[in-house]
Amino acid sequence: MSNPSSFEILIDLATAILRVQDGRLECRLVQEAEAAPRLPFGPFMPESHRTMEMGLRQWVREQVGVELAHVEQLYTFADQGRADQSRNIRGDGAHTVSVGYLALTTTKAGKPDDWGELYQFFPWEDWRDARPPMLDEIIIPALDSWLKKADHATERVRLAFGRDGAQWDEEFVLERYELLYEAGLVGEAVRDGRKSSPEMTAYLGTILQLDHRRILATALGRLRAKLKYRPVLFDLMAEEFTLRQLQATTEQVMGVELHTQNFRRLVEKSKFVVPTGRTVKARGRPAEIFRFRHIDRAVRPLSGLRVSSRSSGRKNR
Amino acid sequence: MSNPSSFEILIDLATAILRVQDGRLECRLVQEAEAAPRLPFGPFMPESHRTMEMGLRQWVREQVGVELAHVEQLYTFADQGRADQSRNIRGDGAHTVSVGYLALTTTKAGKPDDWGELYQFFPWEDWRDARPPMLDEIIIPALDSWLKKADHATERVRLAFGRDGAQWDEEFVLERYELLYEAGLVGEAVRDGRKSSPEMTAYLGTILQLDHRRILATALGRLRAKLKYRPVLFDLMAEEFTLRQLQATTEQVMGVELHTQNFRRLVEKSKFVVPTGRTVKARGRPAEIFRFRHIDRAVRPLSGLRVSSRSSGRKNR
DNA sequence: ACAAGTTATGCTCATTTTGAGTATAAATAG
DNA sequence: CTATTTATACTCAAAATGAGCATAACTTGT
Repeated sequence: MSNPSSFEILIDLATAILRVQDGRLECRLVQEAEAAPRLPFGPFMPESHRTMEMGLRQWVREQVGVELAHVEQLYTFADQGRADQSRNIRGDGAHTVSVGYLALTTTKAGKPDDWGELYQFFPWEDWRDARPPMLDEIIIPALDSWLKKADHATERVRLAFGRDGAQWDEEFVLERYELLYEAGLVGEAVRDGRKSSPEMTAYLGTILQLDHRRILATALGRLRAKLKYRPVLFDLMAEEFTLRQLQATTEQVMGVELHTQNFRRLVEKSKFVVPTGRTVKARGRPAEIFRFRHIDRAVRPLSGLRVSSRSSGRKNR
Repeated sequence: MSNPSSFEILIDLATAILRVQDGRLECRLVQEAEAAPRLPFGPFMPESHRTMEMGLRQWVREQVGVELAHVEQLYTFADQGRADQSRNIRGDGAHTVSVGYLALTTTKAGKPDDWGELYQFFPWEDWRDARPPMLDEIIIPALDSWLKKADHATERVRLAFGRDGAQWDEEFVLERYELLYEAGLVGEAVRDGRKSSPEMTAYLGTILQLDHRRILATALGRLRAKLKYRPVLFDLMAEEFTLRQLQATTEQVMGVELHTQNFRRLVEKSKFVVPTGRTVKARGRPAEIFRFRHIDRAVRPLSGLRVSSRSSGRKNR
């Protein structure tokens, strides 16, 4: 069945490296003159990379030099006609497939420009303060007028954007980005030669090179999902932390505010953290310092944090 | 950063097609003379396949002609030195990367040999009757003697096989298969030129070509995980079914027996099914016939079935 | 026709988990 | 020394879960 006709394939390995710094979820970027920012990436070279993960680690080391904690493969994208034809084709006309990875780190190093706030790429995903007004003011109307021309996506829009009784699911980051791309509401769509939405004056969110924003969307969605069933949070935390810091990190990732007392109860019950006995002092009552329980993962091996949002009035104000 | 040195890459698309027939979880196989069974697969040809999914659909159509319901990309494997060197290298020495897919179907067609019982490949994953005796009689001892020589994997074994207080997690199908491969307990390890475990006389489970059993393990693990939060079950069911059939399908996939009354309560509450009013008659009291609720997905858009196992004494007898 | 066996379905009940507060403790800032 | 801030403790009702017992509605064997 292997039919080796003559085509060439190049595999790009791109990594979304995330951290939380000063209560902000950030992504490691590479800034190049005259171009949009991009993720660290490079080709998979089977001659020198025994696995793709080793390849990506090489590119990360060479391009941004960040120490990676958790690393996880996300998805392999191969649609033709997507993603910045000016950059992803070798001189010889190879087809490019890109494999996206998610990496977490706790590093604090890096110049200010090296790390970009994550929600600049997906402003509609940040519901911490309230449901983002841009949803009702810009996105929904624009999608509606798009659906008028092409209604094949009505159900997908309903599910992804939580319309007509459907719930907003914070994990559907990629689905939402894909729809915005298809509807011509993000900069990449125009760059890739799609017709843009006629009423758009400014496109939504910060553009990235190639399909890197798609990979970033996949990363955020996966991370949000994973948080609920694996203790991956701790790969974003320093060795020692207060419960409020842990909560702030969770809120950053989930894009939602949580009920403090219940979050605390959940974490303490999970047995993932142990108090150090010391406290940290700041504004109000000093908070106790905790650390991740390295020993004795046995008790509750890998269950995650079931995160429940705080449904205060502010949410939909 | 794209450094087009001279290497060639071939991408294989392989699909694990699953169905439940007569209360058995089955996988679509291709039998070839003189060779181990394999999954339907073929190369990704970017000239003619606009996306990888279209490529895989072509190979599935040509090789096995099965109608696919749900299709989902699983993982992209690229380790050198794995998977059957006799088959995955083109004459010109290209490196092969394989992208695995999971597909679900409700078809009943096919000759007996076309579909193989899934658990023949992973007999240690089927806990429906009881904890499989082979675990304590063969696998654990063999892993122990392997760990004696190479203890770097002790923690992985503990987590994957639920030892020393860790819980058996039915989603860790891939992790378990990988460890058995590394320990030389499955046929593929020997085929790929690894040293086999000295005490093994018969290798565990049925061997497949290439890395197809690894893909199948990924498929089962993903399906088990997905069942808990997305209503993917219905892509394995006929249009109409009784609740017992639905439960049997769940049990097949999860490899565990469930508490019938609680399963029923769960399903009814989920609003995914509607009674037809008709009944089916068999041995005892006739069962009501249900169907999947196509309309009104709104109510509870995509939550899944939280499956809870029946912890009767039989489990560990 | 009737008893025994089988399968489906209904219902109860104790426990645990969740969601949403109220109350109190221990600091700092002015 | 009072107001403000943050952390932590505790309560309470509602919902979800795990485990059984009970009953209904059939078929099968005699």
